[in-house]
Formats: sequence, C-alpha cells, structure tokens
Amino acid sequence: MSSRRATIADVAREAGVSASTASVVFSGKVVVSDATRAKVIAAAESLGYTGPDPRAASLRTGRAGIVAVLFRERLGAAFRDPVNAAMMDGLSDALAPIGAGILLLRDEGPDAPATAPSLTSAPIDAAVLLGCNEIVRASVETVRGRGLPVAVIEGDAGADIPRILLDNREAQRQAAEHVRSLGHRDVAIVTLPRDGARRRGFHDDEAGITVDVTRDRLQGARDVYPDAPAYATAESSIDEGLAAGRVLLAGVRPTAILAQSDMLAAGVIRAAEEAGLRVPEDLSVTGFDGIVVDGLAPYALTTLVQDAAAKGRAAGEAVVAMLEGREPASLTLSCTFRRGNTTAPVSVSAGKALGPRSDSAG
Amino acid sequence: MSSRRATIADVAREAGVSASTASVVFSGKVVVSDATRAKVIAAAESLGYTGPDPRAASLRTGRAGIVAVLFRERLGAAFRDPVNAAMMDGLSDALAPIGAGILLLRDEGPDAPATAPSLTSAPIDAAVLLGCNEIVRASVETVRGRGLPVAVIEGDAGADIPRILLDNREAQRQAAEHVRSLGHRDVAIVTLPRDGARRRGFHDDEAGITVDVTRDRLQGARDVYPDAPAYATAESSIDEGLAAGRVLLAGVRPTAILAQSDMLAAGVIRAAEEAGLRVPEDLSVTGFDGIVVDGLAPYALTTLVQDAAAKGRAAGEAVVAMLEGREPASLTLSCTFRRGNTTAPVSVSAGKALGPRSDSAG
DNA sequence: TTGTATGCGTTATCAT
DNA sequence: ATGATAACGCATACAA
Repeated sequence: MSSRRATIADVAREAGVSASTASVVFSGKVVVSDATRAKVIAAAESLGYTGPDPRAASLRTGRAGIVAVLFRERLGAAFRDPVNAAMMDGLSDALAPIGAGILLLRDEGPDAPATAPSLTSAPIDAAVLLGCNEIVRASVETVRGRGLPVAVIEGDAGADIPRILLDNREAQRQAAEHVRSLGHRDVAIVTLPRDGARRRGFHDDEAGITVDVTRDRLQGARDVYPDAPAYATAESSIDEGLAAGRVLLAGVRPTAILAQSDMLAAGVIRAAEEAGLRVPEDLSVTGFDGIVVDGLAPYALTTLVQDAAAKGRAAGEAVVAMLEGREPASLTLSCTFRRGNTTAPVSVSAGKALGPRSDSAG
Repeated sequence: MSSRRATIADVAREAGVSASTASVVFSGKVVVSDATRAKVIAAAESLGYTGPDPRAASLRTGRAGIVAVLFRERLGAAFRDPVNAAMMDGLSDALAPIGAGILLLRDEGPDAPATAPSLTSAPIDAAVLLGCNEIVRASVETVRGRGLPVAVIEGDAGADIPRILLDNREAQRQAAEHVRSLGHRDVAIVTLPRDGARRRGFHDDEAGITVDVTRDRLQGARDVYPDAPAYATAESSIDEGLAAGRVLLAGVRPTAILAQSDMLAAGVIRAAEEAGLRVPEDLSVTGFDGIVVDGLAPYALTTLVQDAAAKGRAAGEAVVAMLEGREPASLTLSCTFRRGNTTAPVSVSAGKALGPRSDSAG
C-alpha cells in the first residue's frame, strides 16, 4: 500500500476496467452492468477509495456545489438574529435541489488580511449578498467579475442583479399610520444601525444612512412623523432596545415608540416596564419582522410580519435559476400589518412629559 | 473577445511572460520584478482576469480553504441557539490564520438525497463535528476515510480524534449540590433533547439518551438527586422551558428546578411567574451555559458558565494543527459555577405540594 | 456497455 | 528573476 491516496485510476486498474468506467460507476450517470459495478466497488473498498476527489471533480465539472452567503457582521452576531435564522432555512431549502452547501463569509471590508477566504478566492458557484450597504456594490463587482451568479437581499445591486426586496418603507408607514390613527402625536423611533460603524445615538444625518433597511423603514416613519426623534442602535437585540428605550423615556416622554425590529421593540417594552409604564396604556410600541420573540409573552407585538424564510428562498431560487441558465426573478415581498396588544389609543394620562410637549406629528 | 473566460495562460501570453511567472504574480510566493508584475497586472486587467480559479488552484495545492461544520439540526435551528453563535465566533477566530471559510453542513442522516452536499462530497480540508450523538461515529469514519482532519465538540469520537469536552457532569453536580445545600429536597430537572427525535416528556429510559450533553448533565444532577423527575424538551429555548415549567409546576410542586440550559431556565422562570410564584423565594431555578439571556433582567441566573467560544476556538485550533502536520490537542473545558439571584434557601411556605411531598434527595 | 483521448486551470519543481 | 515541464484527479465526447 503506497502512502499516496488511491485515485479512480488505481481503482480502475485494480478492477480491471478503464478509468472512465470506474468514474461512471460513482457518478451513476450512465448505465453500467452489475458485474462491472460490483468489481469496481470491490476494488474501491480494497483500496480504501471513498469516492471522487471533490476538488478534481469540481475543476472538471465547473461546479463546486457551494453557494456563499456574505454577512456584514461577525458570524456570531449573524447567528444571533432570528431573522437570519429564518432566512437560512429558506435559503437551504431553495438550494437543496442542486445540493449546494452554504459557505459563510464575512464581509471583512478593505482591511481584510489577504489570507481571508473571500468572494475572490473561495471555490463557490454563486453568492448571496445580504445586508444592503455601501460594500455590496463592490462585492457584486467581485463576484460578477468571476462570472458567478449573485443575488442580493435587501440591497441595491445595480441593474440585472436579481434582488429580493421588502416593502420596508410602505410597511413602516402603515404602522406609523396605525399609531397616528390612535391619536399619538408624540412619537419616537428606534432604528437599526445606520452604517457599518454601528454607533448608538440620535440620528443627525439621515441622508447618510448606508443600511438600506434602516433608511427605508425610517422613511416610512417619516412619511407620517417627519419630526419624531430617531435613535440608532448598534444591533437588533432586546438589550439594545432596552438601552434605547431608557434614553427615549427619560426626557420628553413620547406616547408611542416605533421600533425597527421586534427585538428592539421587546427591549423598549422592558424599558417601559422598568419606568413603571404600562404597555399599551401608557406607551404604545410597534415592532418590525413578526418574529416570535422568545419569552415576550403575554405581549403580542403590533408589528409588520415579514416572511424572512421567503427572502432566503427567493434568493436561493434566483441563484439556482441562473446556475441552470434560466432567467432569475427579482422579488419584492410585502409585509403584513399585524395588530397585537402593544398599541392602544393615546390616553389623557399618557405621555406625561418631563418637559414641554413637542408636537411632531406631520 | 472570446466567450470563454480568460485563464492565467491567456494573461501570461498577453503580458509576454510565462504562465508560471504570471501565477507567481498572483500568489506572491516568489519575488517578481516590479516591471513584470505591472505587465501581468495590466494584462489581467485588460482581459478581465480576476485571479486564479479556486477550483484549479485547490486541485493543484490540495487545499480548498474550507472547513465544514456539521450540525445535527436544521440550519435555522442552529442559528437560533446562542451557544452556537459563540462557538462560531471562536471557530472562525481559530480558522482565521489559515484563512479557511466555514461550510455549514447538516447531518441529514441516512435518508439524505444523494444530491445533498455532504461530508463525502464537499470540497473541504477538514471538518468539525458537533452534537454528540450516535451519528457522530459514522461521520467521523466518512471524513477520516477521505483522509481529512476531524475534531469533535462534545461527543465521543473514538481514539485519536481530538475532542473538545465540557465537564458537564461535574458542573451540573455542583449546581445540584448548591441547591441541596440550600435545603431543597423536592427538585425537578428540565433536560435538553434526549435524541434526534426530540420528543417532549418525562424521561423513562435514561440509559438510552444518545445526546452526550443531555446524558452527562443529567448524571450530574442524578449524583445528588437520584430520584428527581426529569422532563425532556425538544430544544433549548425559552418557550420550551416555559412549557416544561408549566408541566412541572402543575402537579407536586418542586421547590427547585435544575434546567440544562439558560434558555430553558428562563422559560421555567416565566412559568413560575405565570403560576404566581416568586423566584427565588418560592422556587429556585438554575441554568447552564452562562449566556446572556436577552431580556431576562432583572434576574441573574444561578448557572454554570461555559466558554462556548473557547470550544469553537479549540476545535478550530485542533484542525489547523492537523492541517499543518502538528499534533492536535484535545481539551476538556471546565464550567464555572456562578451564583445569581435565582436560587435561595428553601422556605417553609415554598413547595406547597398539591399532593404528598416526595422526598427525592439522595 | 465499455474504453480512449483529451483538457479543466493551476502551481511546484527544477533549470536557466 | 523567469521559464519549461509536469502533474493534480477527474468527467465527458466520442468511438468501438
């Protein structure tokens, strides 16, 4: 037994057949006589050959069987967001027919070490870009330069790149309308991060927001409440929402808070409880995403329900279509407004401002 | 311009150099004169060549730059568990030096479609197995058959496979001791899933538990409370803990509940609140993992703190070591007991049993 | 049903 | 510092 691993040629020789015949036994693409197959299998067994080397196969076929997903954040952070979890489910479903695995890639930005696996150097068949910021365009260029299919989820990818969008602005506008219809005029907004830096604080330069989701949802809120204070968080989590809620409930107290995600909304509710406020009697809160916030019961958030799994599925289907030479479909998904028990008509006792009331309804 | 993509040979020809020289310009492994480099870069640019084809490179070098992580569950479920998130952070840190990407693979079991990307057919350099059940051994065989390095996290992998373990039993025993020292005798246990089927309900066949973590932690509890009722959940989540808590608090009410994860413990606390019980006055609760349960404040769980990131890092370091021909290290990590505010001495008013008290302390 | 021939695109080795 | 050569292991078109 040589130290070198057996190849299909070795197996073929051992079995007394040609390499192509042996190859065909493993790929199953051509009919082979049972006798021949048995010989080949036996030879493989005796040589410890466990199947074709994927590297060589992929060079030959031009397919690696891998689709990359590019996250903006640390992998751990991506894992912590339930919306991503649903998206991954949809994506892996859509990829199942072509049997592609999912390669997690992190958008390292320009300061990446050269050794980092990247869109440039990973053996992939296609890529799904996620996250909608300034870097997406560059990433799209990279992948396209390699001649690989790309789909973009919630980002602006440029012409003829299939994109999966959400009606973020319109949906958020609906929630804001709902809140206004309940009589709320003093409203505050808790937003997702505005850019890669993820700094907390009140928004000053809203035109400079580079995260599409953040910008679009904020615009939807602005359509109804052009002057409401908006506070940016560092990520979509309950604790970030809690921190933002504390800030917003400390000063001129709003009667309603529009949060850009359910996780943030859940945090805002905790902040309200902490401040001795009842939700929704003293403070109305809306979320976004329609996920199940583990442990938030008995509250049922008033929120916009999005189908995150559908986003992943659509992106997966788009790259599969392109891989098979078909025309990919772009898609704009709609959110569904769902009224829960966290919004109620403004009450006279609510919104006890610590300072003068600001009338910010548009 | 031909329809075929440019190769390094085309670039070399265009630049008037040899293919090997052009190759070296991209790999940077050998010194090249500035003039030559510039020529090659320019030629590449003009031909739209974006760098070596990773498939061909990996065939030639024998490296794909990809490490697989095998999960037992749906990808979405894996994403929802905070312990996995931390583990991924550690793993990607450890893999950074060799610049390997992370391929998500799901343990499909025997009923997988042939097309599924798997340990057998994915172009990977190594694998990290996670999840400690009956299937791990088969997976190890598969990967080893390919001659690839493997590391196993919290599972029994057989000889000379590096494994990253936690002192689950000892740690859980500590927590149980703590609870006993507080005077608790009527104790119940909420466990992680017992096997792949993930059925909820009281344990009957504890010897038949195939998930190592579940079995080991349960044994630790059994060292102190051999007869405490143990209820299995379907996954580690607050809602599962809530459901289990409801069951356990409905009948003969224990004065303390040992949960096998913090998420489960958080759910148990919610169940207690729901039942009008105060934690820790009426019910003591312990968790496991030491994660930050988003939104659980003001409770600080009494729990066993594990360093999940260290688990991922150790697994990553083990495969990197093997890839570099060094000896990999197995590692057993210890949990640290952390007393929070969810455990207290048993009080005379607590544990108002609906039936007769069962003395189950050992 | 099986075999023959060829090339997928690269990089390591060695010589120059 | 650069170039020539030879694999890397496989899968397909085509011939037999």
